[in-house]
Amino acid sequence: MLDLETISFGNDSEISDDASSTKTPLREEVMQTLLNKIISGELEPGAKLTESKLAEELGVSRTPVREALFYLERDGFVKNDLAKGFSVSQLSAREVRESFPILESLEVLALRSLGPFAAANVNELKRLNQAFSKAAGNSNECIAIDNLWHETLLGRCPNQRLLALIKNLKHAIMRYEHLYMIDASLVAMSVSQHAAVIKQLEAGNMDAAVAALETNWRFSRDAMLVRIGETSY
Amino acid sequence: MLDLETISFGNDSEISDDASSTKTPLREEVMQTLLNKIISGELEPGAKLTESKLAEELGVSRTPVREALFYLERDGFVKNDLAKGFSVSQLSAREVRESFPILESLEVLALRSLGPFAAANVNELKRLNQAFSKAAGNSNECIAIDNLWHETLLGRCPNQRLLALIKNLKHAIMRYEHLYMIDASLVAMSVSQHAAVIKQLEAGNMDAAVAALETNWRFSRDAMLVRIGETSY
DNA sequence: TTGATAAAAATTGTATACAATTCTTATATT
DNA sequence: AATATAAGAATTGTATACAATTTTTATCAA
Repeated sequence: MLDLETISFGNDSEISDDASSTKTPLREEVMQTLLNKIISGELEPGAKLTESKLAEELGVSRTPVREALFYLERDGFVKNDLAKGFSVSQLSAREVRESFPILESLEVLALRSLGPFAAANVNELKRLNQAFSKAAGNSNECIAIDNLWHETLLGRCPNQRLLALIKNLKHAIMRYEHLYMIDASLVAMSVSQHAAVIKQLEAGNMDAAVAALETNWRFSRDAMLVRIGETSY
Repeated sequence: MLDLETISFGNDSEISDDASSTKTPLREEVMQTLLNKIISGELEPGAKLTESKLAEELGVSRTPVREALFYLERDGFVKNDLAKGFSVSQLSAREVRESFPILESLEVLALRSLGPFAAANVNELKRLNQAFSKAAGNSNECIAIDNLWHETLLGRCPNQRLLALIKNLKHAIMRYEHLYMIDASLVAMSVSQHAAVIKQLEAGNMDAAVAALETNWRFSRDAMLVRIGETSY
């Protein structure tokens, strides 16, 4: 049972205040709604985000919209030019070139913190990797499963702050993953790279597992850069 | 009116901002003011931050105060319990134990990105390290110089996003540095560890320079943990 | 047409008002 | 005295109002 977590591509715009969401502030719901629209591409890079328009569209006032936008700014989804307002930040080769090595370093740190005899749930990783392979063709599902695979790999890392940071940075690059996961042959590459990590973990060879994980990150980065180049930015 | 006691522990350098940016929004000034008060300890860990009180104190309305607090929340200086408001987050051994390895990893990544024949400004690093040594006893000055040393070491790293991330995370641990820099013998240790990094950079030995930098981070982390233990949290 | 410029409209920055929730305190009950 | 609880105060969450700034549009001169 795959839980797609924060990734829901439902496109009903109105914020509904059903009983279950009574405890979350509006700013949280607005933030999540906007995040989904940005990640899914409904709000395209460069799009102007006018506070009053969004407020009316979502049926709330400007206040929670502003607070949500400030929050999204922190993770790089939107930018805020003084007195000119918010807009969806552009996809850029530079962001990929800069973000991927950071995430690679942090995931390596998290992986090593699991200790040499990896406590990672190898069976779950294998199961997810199979599902990943089968999902080729459906980029949304691929993205979700790939994220889940990495979360499962590192989930037992005791450094909560590190995991939170990784999650945040991942958010920021999620928009780019479509460019990668749309290509079934690239998905296949990722699947085999994941398998290599699993194999080394099973063998208790942490250094080799780290190297395999690094390979995975570097390959996806390069492939993504090609894609971005193709789509001309 | 706003009293802008700009202690200036490193100022935020925003992209694409012409020099004459005298028009800063109130939220920025409020943010900086609160940040200084938190870092300097005037606002103690655990202190309740009542929006209306702060607003009156600073001579502005609640709006820019709230926006500043949301900003500070993102860097871990304050926390926001739903409907209970903001408070200065507690110093914790856990934060040190979790943050330091992250910063170590990221600085190592940045250092390596300089290339094997380090383009770092060795003379400037030496000069700063001497000043660092002389500043022993003045913890504020030590913190400023230490930060400057690390910034100088990594300043030529081409990964702007990495440098920005490091800067943010450093902000969050700056409050802890007082516990370290107050002890002149610990400052002396840092000075010699810095010297080791410089020496290896001069020799063009990147691996050894990285190892020396890691030593610096691990030593300060351990020393800081002892201090936190002593002051009982 | 092009460019400059000023009025008008739209949008953001900030302040304030009101509603919902939490905290405090006083009172009552055992 | 201790506990429970309800009224009231204080505080946060959200909405709206107004001021400052930017963007658009209209007009005119070259």
